[in-house]
Amino acid sequence: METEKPFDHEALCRSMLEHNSETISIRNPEIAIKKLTVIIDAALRLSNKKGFQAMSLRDLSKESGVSMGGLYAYFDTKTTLLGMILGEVTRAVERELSNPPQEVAQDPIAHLNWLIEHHIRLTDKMSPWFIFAFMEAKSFPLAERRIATQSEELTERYFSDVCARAHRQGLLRPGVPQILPMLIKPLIQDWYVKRPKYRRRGISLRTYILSVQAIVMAAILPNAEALAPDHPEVFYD
Amino acid sequence: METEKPFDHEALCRSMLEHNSETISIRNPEIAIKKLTVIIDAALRLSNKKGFQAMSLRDLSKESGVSMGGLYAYFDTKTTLLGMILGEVTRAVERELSNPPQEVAQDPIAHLNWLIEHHIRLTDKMSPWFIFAFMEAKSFPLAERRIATQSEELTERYFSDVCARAHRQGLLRPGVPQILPMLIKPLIQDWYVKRPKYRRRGISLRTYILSVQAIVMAAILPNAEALAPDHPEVFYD
DNA sequence: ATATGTCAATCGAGCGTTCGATCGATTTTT
DNA sequence: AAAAATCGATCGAACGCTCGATTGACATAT
Repeated sequence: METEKPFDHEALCRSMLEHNSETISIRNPEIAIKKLTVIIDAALRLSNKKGFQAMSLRDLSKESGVSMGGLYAYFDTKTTLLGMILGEVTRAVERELSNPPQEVAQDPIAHLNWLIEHHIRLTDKMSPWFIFAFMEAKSFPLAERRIATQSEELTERYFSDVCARAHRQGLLRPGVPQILPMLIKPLIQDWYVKRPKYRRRGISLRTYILSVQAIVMAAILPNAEALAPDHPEVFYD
Repeated sequence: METEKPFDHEALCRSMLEHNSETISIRNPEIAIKKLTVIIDAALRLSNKKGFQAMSLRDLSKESGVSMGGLYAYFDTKTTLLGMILGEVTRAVERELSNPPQEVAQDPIAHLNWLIEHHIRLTDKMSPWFIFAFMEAKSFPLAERRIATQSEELTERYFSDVCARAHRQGLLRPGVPQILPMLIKPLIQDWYVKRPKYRRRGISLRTYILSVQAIVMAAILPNAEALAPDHPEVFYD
Protein backbone atom coordinates (compact mmCIF):
# COMPACT_ATOMS: atom_id res chain seq x y z
CA MET A 1 0.00 0.00 0.00
CA GLU A 2 2.79 2.40 0.79
CA THR A 3 4.63 2.17 -2.53
CA GLU A 4 1.39 2.31 -4.46
CA LYS A 5 1.70 5.73 -6.01
CA PRO A 6 4.97 7.05 -7.40
CA PHE A 7 3.45 10.54 -7.47
CA ASP A 8 1.72 10.47 -4.15
CA HIS A 9 0.97 13.81 -2.65
CA GLU A 10 3.74 13.46 -0.09
CA ALA A 11 6.46 13.33 -2.75
CA LEU A 12 4.89 16.28 -4.56
CA CYS A 13 4.67 18.23 -1.33
CA ARG A 14 8.35 17.59 -0.68
CA SER A 15 9.17 19.21 -4.00
CA MET A 16 6.69 21.93 -3.13
CA LEU A 17 8.49 22.66 0.12
CA GLU A 18 11.84 22.92 -1.64
CA HIS A 19 10.53 25.42 -4.16
CA ASN A 20 8.74 27.57 -1.57
CA SER A 21 11.11 27.44 1.37
CA GLU A 22 11.09 31.19 1.80
CA THR A 23 7.34 31.52 2.24
CA ILE A 24 6.99 28.47 4.51
CA SER A 25 7.97 29.38 8.04
CA ILE A 26 8.13 25.83 9.38
CA ARG A 27 11.79 24.87 9.92
CA ASN A 28 11.48 21.12 10.46
CA PRO A 29 11.11 19.52 6.99
CA GLU A 30 9.50 16.32 8.28
CA ILE A 31 6.77 18.21 10.05
CA ALA A 32 6.40 20.62 7.16
CA ILE A 33 6.00 17.92 4.52
CA LYS A 34 3.59 15.90 6.60
CA LYS A 35 1.36 18.85 7.35
CA LEU A 36 1.70 20.37 3.90
CA THR A 37 0.45 17.08 2.52
CA VAL A 38 -2.63 17.24 4.71
CA ILE A 39 -3.28 20.87 3.79
CA ILE A 40 -2.80 20.47 0.03
CA ASP A 41 -4.85 17.29 0.05
CA ALA A 42 -7.72 19.13 1.70
CA ALA A 43 -7.27 22.21 -0.51
CA LEU A 44 -7.53 20.15 -3.70
CA ARG A 45 -10.53 18.27 -2.39
CA LEU A 46 -12.40 21.44 -1.47
CA SER A 47 -11.29 23.43 -4.52
CA ASN A 48 -12.33 20.75 -6.96
CA LYS A 49 -15.71 20.52 -5.28
CA LYS A 50 -16.66 24.18 -5.05
CA GLY A 51 -13.91 26.17 -6.71
CA PHE A 52 -10.82 27.79 -5.25
CA GLN A 53 -12.38 31.20 -4.73
CA ALA A 54 -15.40 29.67 -3.03
CA MET A 55 -13.19 27.67 -0.69
CA SER A 56 -12.77 29.74 2.46
CA LEU A 57 -9.71 29.35 4.61
CA ARG A 58 -12.09 28.39 7.39
CA ASP A 59 -13.31 25.53 5.23
CA LEU A 60 -9.71 24.57 4.62
CA SER A 61 -8.91 24.84 8.31
CA LYS A 62 -11.79 22.58 9.23
CA GLU A 63 -11.16 20.05 6.45
CA SER A 64 -7.42 19.80 7.13
CA GLY A 65 -7.61 20.00 10.93
CA VAL A 66 -5.07 22.83 10.92
CA SER A 67 -6.01 26.09 12.59
CA MET A 68 -6.41 29.36 10.73
CA GLY A 69 -3.13 30.71 12.00
CA GLY A 70 -1.43 27.40 11.38
CA LEU A 71 -2.29 27.60 7.71
CA TYR A 72 -0.44 30.88 7.42
CA ALA A 73 2.78 29.13 8.40
CA TYR A 74 2.63 27.44 4.99
CA PHE A 75 1.59 30.34 2.79
CA ASP A 76 1.40 34.09 3.25
CA THR A 77 -1.59 34.59 0.96
CA LYS A 78 -4.41 32.52 -0.44
CA THR A 79 -3.02 33.37 -3.87
CA THR A 80 0.38 31.99 -2.86
CA LEU A 81 -1.26 28.67 -2.04
CA LEU A 82 -2.73 28.68 -5.53
CA GLY A 83 0.64 29.41 -7.10
CA MET A 84 2.32 26.64 -5.13
CA ILE A 85 -0.07 24.00 -6.41
CA LEU A 86 0.06 25.35 -9.95
CA GLY A 87 3.86 25.37 -9.99
CA GLU A 88 3.98 21.76 -8.92
CA VAL A 89 1.74 20.73 -11.82
CA THR A 90 3.86 22.46 -14.44
CA ARG A 91 7.02 20.96 -12.96
CA ALA A 92 5.51 17.49 -13.12
CA VAL A 93 4.56 17.86 -16.78
CA GLU A 94 8.03 19.02 -17.74
CA ARG A 95 9.70 16.31 -15.65
CA GLU A 96 7.62 13.46 -17.06
CA LEU A 97 7.27 14.39 -20.73
CA SER A 98 10.59 15.98 -21.66
CA ASN A 99 12.70 12.83 -21.50
CA PRO A 100 11.36 10.03 -23.66
CA PRO A 101 13.44 6.82 -23.87
CA GLN A 102 15.97 6.98 -26.71
CA GLU A 103 14.42 4.23 -28.81
CA VAL A 104 11.09 6.06 -28.72
CA ALA A 105 12.48 9.51 -29.49
CA GLN A 106 13.86 8.37 -32.82
CA ASP A 107 10.49 7.39 -34.31
CA PRO A 108 8.03 10.32 -34.38
CA ILE A 109 5.01 8.02 -34.46
CA ALA A 110 6.19 5.99 -31.49
CA HIS A 111 7.12 9.24 -29.79
CA LEU A 112 3.64 10.63 -30.28
CA ASN A 113 2.03 7.50 -28.88
CA TRP A 114 4.46 7.62 -25.96
CA LEU A 115 3.52 11.25 -25.28
CA ILE A 116 -0.19 10.45 -25.35
CA GLU A 117 0.17 7.48 -23.03
CA HIS A 118 2.43 9.14 -20.50
CA HIS A 119 0.52 12.38 -20.46
CA ILE A 120 -2.73 10.57 -19.73
CA ARG A 121 -1.05 8.42 -17.08
CA LEU A 122 0.47 11.49 -15.46
CA THR A 123 -2.82 13.33 -15.34
CA ASP A 124 -4.43 10.17 -13.97
CA LYS A 125 -1.99 9.87 -11.08
CA MET A 126 -2.19 13.60 -10.38
CA SER A 127 -5.79 14.12 -11.40
CA PRO A 128 -6.82 16.40 -8.50
CA TRP A 129 -3.86 18.63 -9.33
CA PHE A 130 -4.69 18.82 -13.03
CA ILE A 131 -8.37 19.38 -12.40
CA PHE A 132 -7.36 22.26 -10.17
CA ALA A 133 -4.99 23.79 -12.72
CA PHE A 134 -7.48 23.45 -15.55
CA MET A 135 -10.71 24.53 -13.90
CA GLU A 136 -9.36 27.39 -11.83
CA ALA A 137 -7.08 28.86 -14.47
CA LYS A 138 -9.50 31.54 -15.64
CA SER A 139 -9.87 33.03 -12.18
CA PHE A 140 -6.16 33.17 -11.49
CA PRO A 141 -4.52 36.53 -10.91
CA LEU A 142 -2.68 37.73 -14.00
CA ALA A 143 0.76 36.43 -13.01
CA GLU A 144 -0.50 32.95 -12.17
CA ARG A 145 -2.60 32.83 -15.31
CA ARG A 146 0.46 33.52 -17.41
CA ILE A 147 2.20 30.53 -15.87
CA ALA A 148 -0.80 28.36 -16.67
CA THR A 149 -0.90 29.59 -20.28
CA GLN A 150 2.80 28.99 -20.80
CA SER A 151 2.49 25.52 -19.30
CA GLU A 152 -0.37 24.76 -21.66
CA GLU A 153 1.67 25.99 -24.62
CA LEU A 154 4.64 23.89 -23.54
CA THR A 155 2.48 20.78 -23.50
CA GLU A 156 1.12 21.57 -26.92
CA ARG A 157 4.61 22.08 -28.31
CA TYR A 158 5.49 18.50 -27.36
CA PHE A 159 2.71 17.40 -29.70
CA SER A 160 3.25 19.91 -32.49
CA ASP A 161 7.02 19.30 -32.58
CA VAL A 162 6.63 15.56 -32.98
CA CYS A 163 3.90 16.04 -35.60
CA ALA A 164 6.13 18.42 -37.55
CA ARG A 165 8.94 15.88 -37.42
CA ALA A 166 6.64 13.15 -38.68
CA HIS A 167 5.53 15.46 -41.48
CA ARG A 168 9.11 16.22 -42.52
CA GLN A 169 9.85 12.52 -42.66
CA GLY A 170 6.85 11.97 -44.94
CA LEU A 171 5.03 9.78 -42.42
CA LEU A 172 1.71 11.66 -42.55
CA ARG A 173 -1.04 10.80 -44.94
CA PRO A 174 -2.62 13.61 -46.99
CA GLY A 175 -5.40 15.53 -45.29
CA VAL A 176 -4.07 15.79 -41.75
CA PRO A 177 -5.53 18.95 -40.16
CA GLN A 178 -2.87 21.49 -39.29
CA ILE A 179 -4.49 22.10 -35.92
CA LEU A 180 -4.41 18.41 -34.97
CA PRO A 181 -1.66 18.96 -32.37
CA MET A 182 -3.96 21.49 -30.66
CA LEU A 183 -6.78 18.94 -30.56
CA ILE A 184 -4.80 16.17 -28.88
CA LYS A 185 -4.80 18.04 -25.57
CA PRO A 186 -8.61 18.15 -25.19
CA LEU A 187 -8.73 14.45 -25.99
CA ILE A 188 -6.29 13.83 -23.15
CA GLN A 189 -7.93 16.29 -20.79
CA ASP A 190 -11.32 14.65 -20.94
CA TRP A 191 -10.02 11.76 -18.84
CA TYR A 192 -9.63 13.92 -15.77
CA VAL A 193 -12.11 16.69 -16.56
CA LYS A 194 -15.00 14.23 -16.82
CA ARG A 195 -13.53 11.41 -14.82
CA PRO A 196 -16.74 10.48 -12.96
CA LYS A 197 -18.41 9.80 -16.28
CA TYR A 198 -15.72 7.39 -17.42
CA ARG A 199 -15.76 5.66 -14.05
CA ARG A 200 -19.54 5.37 -14.25
CA ARG A 201 -19.28 3.71 -17.65
CA GLY A 202 -16.51 1.34 -16.52
CA ILE A 203 -13.96 2.71 -18.98
CA SER A 204 -10.47 1.69 -17.85
CA LEU A 205 -7.39 3.86 -18.12
CA ARG A 206 -5.89 1.40 -20.60
CA THR A 207 -8.98 1.49 -22.80
CA TYR A 208 -8.95 5.27 -22.75
CA ILE A 209 -5.28 5.50 -23.73
CA LEU A 210 -5.69 2.97 -26.54
CA SER A 211 -8.73 4.82 -27.82
CA VAL A 212 -7.08 8.22 -27.94
CA GLN A 213 -4.02 6.72 -29.60
CA ALA A 214 -6.23 4.95 -32.14
CA ILE A 215 -8.05 8.15 -33.03
CA VAL A 216 -4.87 10.17 -33.41
CA MET A 217 -3.18 7.42 -35.41
CA ALA A 218 -6.20 7.14 -37.68
CA ALA A 219 -6.00 10.87 -38.21
CA ILE A 220 -2.35 10.90 -39.27
CA LEU A 221 -1.32 7.51 -40.65
CA PRO A 222 -1.75 6.70 -44.34
CA ASN A 223 -2.54 3.01 -43.91
CA ALA A 224 -5.75 2.40 -42.03
CA GLU A 225 -4.70 -1.12 -41.07
CA ALA A 226 -2.00 0.16 -38.77
CA LEU A 227 -4.63 1.13 -36.27
CA ALA A 228 -6.71 -1.98 -35.76
CA PRO A 229 -4.57 -3.34 -32.94
CA ASP A 230 -4.76 -6.45 -30.86
CA HIS A 231 -7.09 -5.19 -28.16
CA PRO A 232 -10.46 -6.12 -29.60
CA GLU A 233 -12.41 -5.29 -26.46
CA VAL A 234 -11.63 -1.61 -26.96
CA PHE A 235 -13.20 -1.30 -30.39
CA TYR A 236 -16.45 -1.82 -32.21
CA ASP A 237 -16.53 -5.46 -33.28
CA MET B 1 -26.20 44.77 -37.41
CA GLU B 2 -29.56 44.04 -35.82
CA THR B 3 -30.20 40.72 -37.54
CA GLU B 4 -26.63 39.65 -37.09
CA LYS B 5 -27.14 36.99 -34.46
CA PRO B 6 -30.09 34.59 -34.59
CA PHE B 7 -29.32 33.63 -30.99
CA ASP B 8 -28.74 37.07 -29.60
CA HIS B 9 -29.17 37.40 -25.91
CA GLU B 10 -32.45 39.21 -26.23
CA ALA B 11 -34.16 36.26 -27.91
CA LEU B 12 -32.71 33.90 -25.33
CA CYS B 13 -33.83 36.17 -22.52
CA ARG B 14 -37.36 36.19 -23.92
CA SER B 15 -37.43 32.41 -23.64
CA MET B 16 -35.89 32.76 -20.21
CA LEU B 17 -38.67 35.06 -19.07
CA GLU B 18 -41.34 32.65 -20.29
CA HIS B 19 -39.82 29.74 -18.38
CA ASN B 20 -39.32 31.71 -15.16
CA SER B 21 -42.40 33.91 -15.06
CA GLU B 22 -43.20 32.93 -11.48
CA THR B 23 -39.88 34.06 -10.03
CA ILE B 24 -39.70 37.30 -12.04
CA SER B 25 -41.88 39.95 -10.46
CA ILE B 26 -41.76 42.42 -13.33
CA ARG B 27 -45.17 42.48 -15.04
CA ASN B 28 -44.33 44.40 -18.21
CA PRO B 29 -42.67 41.91 -20.61
CA GLU B 30 -40.94 44.58 -22.70
CA ILE B 31 -39.26 46.09 -19.69
CA ALA B 32 -38.49 42.67 -18.25
CA ILE B 33 -36.83 41.32 -21.40
CA LYS B 34 -34.81 44.44 -21.96
CA LYS B 35 -33.50 44.56 -18.44
CA LEU B 36 -33.06 40.80 -18.18
CA THR B 37 -30.86 40.97 -21.25
CA VAL B 38 -28.65 43.58 -19.62
CA ILE B 39 -28.44 41.59 -16.40
CA ILE B 40 -27.69 38.22 -18.01
CA ASP B 41 -25.20 39.81 -20.34
CA ALA B 42 -23.33 41.28 -17.39
CA ALA B 43 -23.65 38.08 -15.36
CA LEU B 44 -22.09 35.98 -18.11
CA ARG B 45 -19.30 38.50 -18.62
CA LEU B 46 -18.42 38.62 -14.95
CA SER B 47 -18.90 34.90 -14.30
CA ASN B 48 -16.70 33.85 -17.16
CA LYS B 49 -14.00 36.21 -15.97
CA LYS B 50 -13.83 35.29 -12.31
CA GLY B 51 -16.30 32.52 -11.71
CA PHE B 52 -19.93 32.60 -10.67
CA GLN B 53 -19.27 32.23 -6.96
CA ALA B 54 -16.65 34.95 -7.04
CA MET B 55 -19.03 37.31 -8.82
CA SER B 56 -20.77 39.33 -6.12
CA LEU B 57 -24.21 40.76 -6.70
CA ARG B 58 -22.65 44.16 -6.14
CA ASP B 59 -20.33 43.48 -9.06
CA LEU B 60 -23.36 42.45 -11.06
CA SER B 61 -25.27 45.53 -9.97
CA LYS B 62 -22.44 47.82 -11.02
CA GLU B 63 -21.74 46.02 -14.30
CA SER B 64 -25.41 45.89 -15.31
CA GLY B 65 -26.39 49.32 -13.97
CA VAL B 66 -29.30 47.76 -12.05
CA SER B 67 -29.50 48.36 -8.32
CA MET B 68 -29.19 45.61 -5.75
CA GLY B 69 -32.88 45.62 -5.02
CA GLY B 70 -33.67 45.79 -8.71
CA LEU B 71 -31.81 42.57 -9.36
CA TYR B 72 -34.05 40.75 -6.91
CA ALA B 73 -37.05 41.52 -9.11
CA TYR B 74 -35.57 39.06 -11.63
CA PHE B 75 -34.46 36.27 -9.32
CA ASP B 76 -35.07 35.41 -5.69
CA THR B 77 -31.70 33.80 -5.13
CA LYS B 78 -28.27 33.87 -6.68
CA THR B 79 -28.69 30.15 -7.30
CA THR B 80 -31.93 30.81 -9.18
CA LEU B 81 -30.05 33.10 -11.54
CA LEU B 82 -27.61 30.26 -12.18
CA GLY B 83 -30.42 27.82 -12.89
CA MET B 84 -32.10 30.24 -15.29
CA ILE B 85 -28.98 30.54 -17.42
CA LEU B 86 -28.29 26.82 -17.30
CA GLY B 87 -31.83 25.95 -18.35
CA GLU B 88 -31.60 28.21 -21.37
CA VAL B 89 -28.42 26.44 -22.54
CA THR B 90 -29.95 22.98 -22.36
CA ARG B 91 -33.05 24.18 -24.19
CA ALA B 92 -30.92 25.62 -26.98
CA VAL B 93 -28.99 22.37 -27.46
CA GLU B 94 -32.18 20.35 -27.71
CA ARG B 95 -33.84 22.86 -30.03
CA GLU B 96 -30.89 23.06 -32.44
CA LEU B 97 -29.65 19.47 -32.60
CA SER B 98 -32.77 17.35 -32.41
CA ASN B 99 -34.14 18.22 -35.86
CA PRO B 100 -31.67 17.55 -38.66
CA PRO B 101 -32.91 18.09 -42.23
CA GLN B 102 -34.46 14.95 -43.67
CA GLU B 103 -31.86 14.37 -46.33
CA VAL B 104 -29.13 14.46 -43.69
CA ALA B 105 -30.88 12.22 -41.18
CA GLN B 106 -30.96 9.32 -43.62
CA ASP B 107 -27.19 9.04 -43.98
CA PRO B 108 -25.48 8.41 -40.60
CA ILE B 109 -22.15 9.78 -41.84
CA ALA B 110 -23.73 12.97 -43.15
CA HIS B 111 -25.76 13.16 -39.97
CA LEU B 112 -22.64 12.92 -37.83
CA ASN B 113 -20.92 15.66 -39.79
CA TRP B 114 -24.06 17.77 -39.51
CA LEU B 115 -24.14 17.28 -35.73
CA ILE B 116 -20.48 18.27 -35.43
CA GLU B 117 -20.90 21.39 -37.53
CA HIS B 118 -24.10 22.60 -35.93
CA HIS B 119 -23.00 21.85 -32.41
CA ILE B 120 -19.81 23.85 -32.91
CA ARG B 121 -21.72 26.68 -34.56
CA LEU B 122 -24.27 26.71 -31.74
CA THR B 123 -21.59 26.86 -29.07
CA ASP B 124 -19.86 29.58 -31.07
CA LYS B 125 -22.94 31.78 -31.21
CA MET B 126 -23.73 31.14 -27.54
CA SER B 127 -20.19 30.78 -26.32
CA PRO B 128 -20.55 32.81 -23.09
CA TRP B 129 -23.51 30.62 -22.15
CA PHE B 130 -21.67 27.38 -22.85
CA ILE B 131 -18.52 28.55 -21.09
CA PHE B 132 -20.68 29.32 -18.10
CA ALA B 133 -22.45 25.96 -18.13
CA PHE B 134 -19.25 24.02 -18.55
CA MET B 135 -16.92 25.85 -16.20
CA GLU B 136 -19.32 26.41 -13.35
CA ALA B 137 -20.98 23.01 -13.43
CA LYS B 138 -18.91 21.50 -10.66
CA SER B 139 -19.88 24.16 -8.15
CA PHE B 140 -23.57 23.92 -8.88
CA PRO B 141 -25.93 22.87 -6.12
CA LEU B 142 -26.95 19.24 -6.48
CA ALA B 143 -30.21 19.91 -8.34
CA GLU B 144 -28.61 22.20 -10.90
CA ARG B 145 -25.69 19.83 -11.34
CA ARG B 146 -28.07 17.03 -12.23
CA ILE B 147 -29.56 19.14 -15.00
CA ALA B 148 -26.09 19.82 -16.34
CA THR B 149 -25.19 16.13 -16.27
CA GLN B 150 -28.36 15.10 -18.05
CA SER B 151 -27.83 17.78 -20.67
CA GLU B 152 -24.32 16.50 -21.25
CA GLU B 153 -25.60 12.95 -21.60
CA LEU B 154 -28.26 14.07 -24.05
CA THR B 155 -25.65 15.68 -26.25
CA GLU B 156 -23.52 12.57 -26.15
CA ARG B 157 -26.46 10.40 -27.11
CA TYR B 158 -26.82 12.37 -30.33
CA PHE B 159 -23.33 11.21 -31.24
CA SER B 160 -23.53 7.65 -29.93
CA ASP B 161 -26.88 7.00 -31.62
CA VAL B 162 -25.64 8.08 -35.00
CA CYS B 163 -22.41 6.09 -34.56
CA ALA B 164 -24.40 3.01 -33.63
CA ARG B 165 -26.55 3.46 -36.72
CA ALA B 166 -23.47 3.78 -38.89
CA HIS B 167 -22.09 0.63 -37.30
CA ARG B 168 -25.26 -1.35 -37.95
CA GLN B 169 -25.16 -0.28 -41.58
CA GLY B 170 -21.57 -1.54 -41.86
CA LEU B 171 -20.19 1.91 -42.59
CA LEU B 172 -17.44 1.81 -39.95
CA ARG B 173 -13.97 0.47 -40.62
CA PRO B 174 -12.49 -2.08 -38.20
CA GLY B 175 -10.77 -0.61 -35.14
CA VAL B 176 -13.12 2.24 -34.26
CA PRO B 177 -12.90 2.85 -30.49
CA GLN B 178 -16.17 2.19 -28.71
CA ILE B 179 -15.75 5.37 -26.70
CA LEU B 180 -15.35 7.55 -29.79
CA PRO B 181 -18.79 9.13 -29.33
CA MET B 182 -17.67 10.25 -25.87
CA LEU B 183 -14.55 11.85 -27.33
CA ILE B 184 -16.31 13.98 -29.93
CA LYS B 185 -17.66 16.30 -27.25
CA PRO B 186 -14.25 17.41 -25.92
CA LEU B 187 -13.14 18.05 -29.48
CA ILE B 188 -16.12 20.33 -29.92
CA GLN B 189 -15.81 21.94 -26.51
CA ASP B 190 -12.25 23.09 -27.07
CA TRP B 191 -13.50 25.75 -29.45
CA TYR B 192 -15.21 27.71 -26.68
CA VAL B 193 -13.22 26.50 -23.68
CA LYS B 194 -9.93 27.72 -25.17
CA ARG B 195 -11.31 30.27 -27.57
CA PRO B 196 -8.65 32.95 -26.94
CA LYS B 197 -5.99 30.51 -28.04
CA TYR B 198 -7.67 29.79 -31.36
CA ARG B 199 -8.26 33.48 -31.94
CA ARG B 200 -4.62 34.19 -31.14
CA ARG B 201 -3.54 31.64 -33.73
CA GLY B 202 -5.95 32.94 -36.34
CA ILE B 203 -7.92 29.69 -36.59
CA SER B 204 -11.29 30.36 -38.20
CA LEU B 205 -14.54 28.70 -37.21
CA ARG B 206 -14.68 27.03 -40.61
CA THR B 207 -11.18 25.63 -40.25
CA TYR B 208 -12.01 24.32 -36.82
CA ILE B 209 -15.18 22.58 -37.96
CA LEU B 210 -13.47 21.02 -40.97
CA SER B 211 -10.61 19.82 -38.78
CA VAL B 212 -12.82 18.14 -36.21
CA GLN B 213 -14.88 16.55 -38.96
CA ALA B 214 -11.72 15.33 -40.68
CA ILE B 215 -10.40 13.74 -37.49
CA VAL B 216 -13.67 12.02 -36.71
CA MET B 217 -14.11 10.84 -40.29
CA ALA B 218 -10.55 9.52 -40.32
CA ALA B 219 -11.35 7.62 -37.14
CA ILE B 220 -14.45 5.89 -38.46
CA LEU B 221 -14.31 5.66 -42.28
CA PRO B 222 -12.67 2.65 -43.95
CA ASN B 223 -11.26 4.53 -46.94
CA ALA B 224 -8.65 7.08 -46.00
CA GLU B 225 -9.16 9.00 -49.22
CA ALA B 226 -12.60 10.12 -48.18
CA LEU B 227 -11.05 12.58 -45.79
CA ALA B 228 -8.67 14.60 -47.93
CA PRO B 229 -11.23 17.22 -48.92
CA ASP B 230 -11.06 20.25 -51.09
CA HIS B 231 -9.96 22.75 -48.48
CA PRO B 232 -6.19 22.51 -48.74
CA GLU B 233 -5.48 25.45 -46.49
CA VAL B 234 -6.83 23.51 -43.52
CA PHE B 235 -4.43 20.60 -43.77
CA TYR B 236 -0.74 19.79 -43.84
CA ASP B 237 0.43 20.15 -47.43
C1' DA C 1 18.05 12.31 37.26
C1' DT C 2 15.70 16.50 37.71
C1' DA C 3 14.82 21.23 36.95
C1' DT C 4 15.11 25.09 33.95
C1' DG C 5 15.25 27.73 29.67
C1' DT C 6 14.34 28.11 24.73
C1' DC C 7 11.93 28.36 20.62
C1' DA C 8 9.60 26.26 16.65
C1' DA C 9 4.89 25.12 16.13
C1' DT C 10 0.02 25.74 16.95
C1' DC C 11 -4.01 27.89 18.15
C1' DG C 12 -8.53 30.62 17.83
C1' DA C 13 -10.42 35.17 18.98
C1' DG C 14 -10.80 39.29 16.62
C1' DC C 15 -9.55 42.88 12.93
C1' DG C 16 -11.74 45.57 9.00
C1' DT C 17 -14.17 44.33 4.93
C1' DT C 18 -17.53 42.34 1.89
C1' DC C 19 -21.04 39.05 1.24
C1' DG C 20 -26.26 37.76 -0.04
C1' DA C 21 -30.49 39.44 1.02
C1' DT C 22 -34.23 42.87 2.75
C1' DC C 23 -37.21 46.80 2.74
C1' DG C 24 -39.23 51.38 2.96
C1' DA C 25 -38.80 55.56 0.24
C1' DT C 26 -38.91 57.44 -4.30
C1' DT C 27 -39.66 57.77 -9.17
C1' DT C 28 -41.98 56.29 -13.36
C1' DT C 29 -45.81 54.38 -15.83
C1' DT C 30 -50.59 53.67 -16.49
C1' DA D 1 -54.35 58.62 -7.94
C1' DA D 2 -53.01 53.94 -8.14
C1' DA D 3 -49.74 50.51 -9.59
C1' DA D 4 -45.35 49.11 -11.18
C1' DA D 5 -40.62 49.57 -11.13
C1' DT D 6 -36.37 51.17 -9.16
C1' DC D 7 -33.36 52.55 -5.86
C1' DG D 8 -29.76 52.53 -2.09
C1' DA D 9 -29.38 52.33 2.97
C1' DT D 10 -29.22 48.52 5.97
C1' DC D 11 -28.65 43.91 8.22
C1' DG D 12 -26.24 39.84 10.25
C1' DA D 13 -23.14 36.43 8.62
C1' DA D 14 -18.95 35.20 6.71
C1' DC D 15 -14.78 36.60 4.44
C1' DG D 16 -9.19 36.81 4.30
C1' DC D 17 -5.91 37.71 7.33
C1' DT D 18 -3.32 39.05 11.91
C1' DC D 19 -1.57 38.41 16.36
C1' DG D 20 -0.77 37.57 21.20
C1' DA D 21 -1.11 33.45 24.05
C1' DT D 22 -0.02 28.62 24.68
C1' DT D 23 2.04 24.27 24.01
C1' DG D 24 5.53 20.74 24.09
C1' DA D 25 9.96 18.77 22.69
C1' DC D 26 14.71 19.26 23.46
C1' DA D 27 19.16 21.34 25.09
C1' DT D 28 21.46 22.95 29.10
C1' DA D 29 22.36 23.55 34.05
C1' DT D 30 22.21 21.75 38.52
